[in-house]
Amino acid sequence: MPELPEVETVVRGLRDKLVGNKVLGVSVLNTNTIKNPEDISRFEEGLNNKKIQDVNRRGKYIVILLEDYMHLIIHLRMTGQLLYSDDNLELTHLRVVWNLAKGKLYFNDIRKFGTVSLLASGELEKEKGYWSLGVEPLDDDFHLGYLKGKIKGNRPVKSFILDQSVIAGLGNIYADESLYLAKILPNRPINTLNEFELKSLSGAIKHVLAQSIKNKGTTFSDFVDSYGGRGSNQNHLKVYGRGKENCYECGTTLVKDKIGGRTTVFCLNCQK
DNA sequence: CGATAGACCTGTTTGC
DNA sequence: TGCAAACAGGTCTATC
Repeated sequence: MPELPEVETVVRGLRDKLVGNKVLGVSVLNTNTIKNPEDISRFEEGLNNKKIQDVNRRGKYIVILLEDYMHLIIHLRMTGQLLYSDDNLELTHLRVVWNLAKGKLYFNDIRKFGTVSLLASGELEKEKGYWSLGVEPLDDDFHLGYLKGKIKGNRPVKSFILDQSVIAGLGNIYADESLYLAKILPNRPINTLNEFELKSLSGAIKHVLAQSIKNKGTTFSDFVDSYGGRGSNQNHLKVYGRGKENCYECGTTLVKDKIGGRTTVFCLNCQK
C-alpha cells in the first residue's frame, strides 16, 4: 500500500501526538510482526516509561526515536496502518498496541507483512533494508549526478528506480507515474538514457511525490492516515491502475505488462 | 553481479 | 450464480 507519500502522511499526522508523549506499555497480538520474535520480552519491556522524542520517515520506514536512543522502526509493507487515538479503537487486524501516557498507538495490518523492530543506535545495521537505503528523492542531493553514479548494467529503468538502495521510498504507483511524466518507456535499459532523460526523470519523480504528499497519499482500499482518513491522490493518477484505458494525453490504449515482476502501465505513444 | 520465481498473508476482483 | 484463480501499494531468499 504505502509508498513515500503515504508514509510521510502518516508521520506528519503522528508527530504532534507522539512527541513528548510517553510509552507506558506494549501489547503484541501477533508475534511474527516483531522482526526478532525470539527477543519478544525485550521488545515488550524495553520501551516502558520511555519518552518519545521524534517521529520521522526514511524511505518507506517510520522511525520513532525514544529516550536512550532507542529506535522503533516500522514498515507498513502492503496493508499496514499506524493509527493514533485518544479513545479505544476496535480494529479487526490489530497486531501491536502501544499504551501511551496520552492515547494509544495501534498497528493494524491485514496481510501481516508489516514489521516492527526496536533497535539501539548501534544496532541499526541489523535492519538491512533500512541501513542500505539510497537517497531521499525529495532532498537536494537527488539529482543528475547522483543517478549517473548509481548506474551500472542494463536493467530496465523501472527496476532501477524501484531499487530502494538507489531511491528510498519510490514504489510501484509512483514509478509508473514518474516514467509517464518523464516520457520514458519503463523497459528502457538504464544505460541507454541520456542526460536530458535522466534529468527529466529525477524532476518527474520529485514532482509526482510532492503532489501526492499534498493530496495526502493514494487510497485504493487500505491506505489511511494516522486518524483513519483517506488520501485523494488516486484522483490524479495518469497511468497506474489504468491498463487498457485510454491515455489522457493522446488517446492511445495504455499497455499493461510485467517488468521486474511488477505490473506496469505505460503509453507506447507518449513514452519513448 | 542480475534476473526470476517463490514465499510471506488476507481480502477482493476476475474469468470461466 | 458459484467457485477457483489471479491479483494487490513490498521486501526477502533461493536458484540459475
